[in-house]
Amino acid sequence: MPAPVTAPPRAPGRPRSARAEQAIQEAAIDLFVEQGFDAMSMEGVAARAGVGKTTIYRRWDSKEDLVMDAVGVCQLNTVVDPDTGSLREDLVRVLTAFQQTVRNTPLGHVFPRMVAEVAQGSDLGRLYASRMIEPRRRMLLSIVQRGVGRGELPLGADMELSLELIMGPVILRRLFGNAPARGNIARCGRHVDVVLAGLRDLGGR
Amino acid sequence: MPAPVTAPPRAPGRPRSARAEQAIQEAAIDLFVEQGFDAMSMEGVAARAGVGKTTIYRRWDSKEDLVMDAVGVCQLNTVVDPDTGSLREDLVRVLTAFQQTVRNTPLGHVFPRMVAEVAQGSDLGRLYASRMIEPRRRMLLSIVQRGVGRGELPLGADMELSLELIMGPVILRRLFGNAPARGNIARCGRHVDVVLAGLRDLGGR
DNA sequence: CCTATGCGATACGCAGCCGTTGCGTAACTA
DNA sequence: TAGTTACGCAACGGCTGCGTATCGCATAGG
Repeated sequence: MPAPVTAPPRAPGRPRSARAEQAIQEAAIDLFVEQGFDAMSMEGVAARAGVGKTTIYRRWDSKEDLVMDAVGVCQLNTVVDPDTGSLREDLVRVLTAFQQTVRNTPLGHVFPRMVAEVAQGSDLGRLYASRMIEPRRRMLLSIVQRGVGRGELPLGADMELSLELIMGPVILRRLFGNAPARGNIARCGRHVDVVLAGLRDLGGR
Repeated sequence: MPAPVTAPPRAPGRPRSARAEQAIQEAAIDLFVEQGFDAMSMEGVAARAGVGKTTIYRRWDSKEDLVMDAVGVCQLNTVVDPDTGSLREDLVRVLTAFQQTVRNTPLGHVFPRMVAEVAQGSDLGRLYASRMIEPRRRMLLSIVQRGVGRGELPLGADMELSLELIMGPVILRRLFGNAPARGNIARCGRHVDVVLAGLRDLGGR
């Protein structure tokens, strides 16, 4: 009889602490968000995680490795296409969700940092663009295309411009807005209405 | 008889080289754009400017002083309100000018870096926001308000949202766009048309 | 008990940068 | 010519951070 499939092929010696691993990743994200890649330090990560530096370097080869991996783990946060059957409803939901995420979660706190990384074209920026921005962009695109298919937007509508009109204002508000999200969610509805009205009037040329 | 007003009250000794001063500021901007504030070094500035470090520290007290001043000097670049009498024409001109500036001038190269600084709330970011963003924001606001005054937009139009719809897409394109400004200028016209149509339809609520 | 591995803590070598100082030279005035 | 100031260069002290090494203890299986 074969050993059970779930049998853990135990290595000898003391096993690595899963708890330490998680604490390190959380500390890394925290410090990256607060200080950025350059300003944060491995000593700081170790201190905040309550861990020796050795324990970090046993798992990751370098600071870059650690941060890339920790940022990657954040992306469990999946994209959900609401697909309500209404273009307006889909867009409002996506925008309010984005607004919420980008304001009140660690994922959102990293956002301005990452914008700079992306614009600069660093490795970290490319990773973030491919795993965070691109999937959301594709989702938004398919939402709008479904709307075109249902006749909610004219056939010739400029997709590029449409996406920019949808996301631009929200991102702008996150980057430069000093107001603390006061009434922003209510504004999403008006925002979507204005964009859709404009695209319906002139989208087909 | 008074001395001529233009008389240079010459100090004794060798005068400071205006050329070195300019070279230093240009090098500082270049390196700030390429590497950011933390990553750039005074040694690097001196090397690129073909100057000794001493010559820099004789004029500025610190790295921060130098960069703040150099960025400040960039702002000779004044904001010009086209004021053509047409809201659409004003907006298109402002957008194309912004597009041009932000793509092809040193002022624009700093932009992504500065976005991060602003979002982070650093001193440099506050300086940039107050001298670069705010004046342009005010100009744009007065353009739109003139349009409302002429009846080109309804009275109840949401100013905040209007400005975001105008600038958001262009800024988004600068930050995340990979396309090299191909046909972007032509797109400004459509962009403005769509926004104005939407605001006319639904701007008053 | 014995061996193997992980753990936190501490110290270290190495490198980079900031801002300063000293030196010999260049520019300019009186 | 004498005096004053700026210049480029090189070296330095102080600091900080990365990544490594070592130590004594903890946790596991045999």
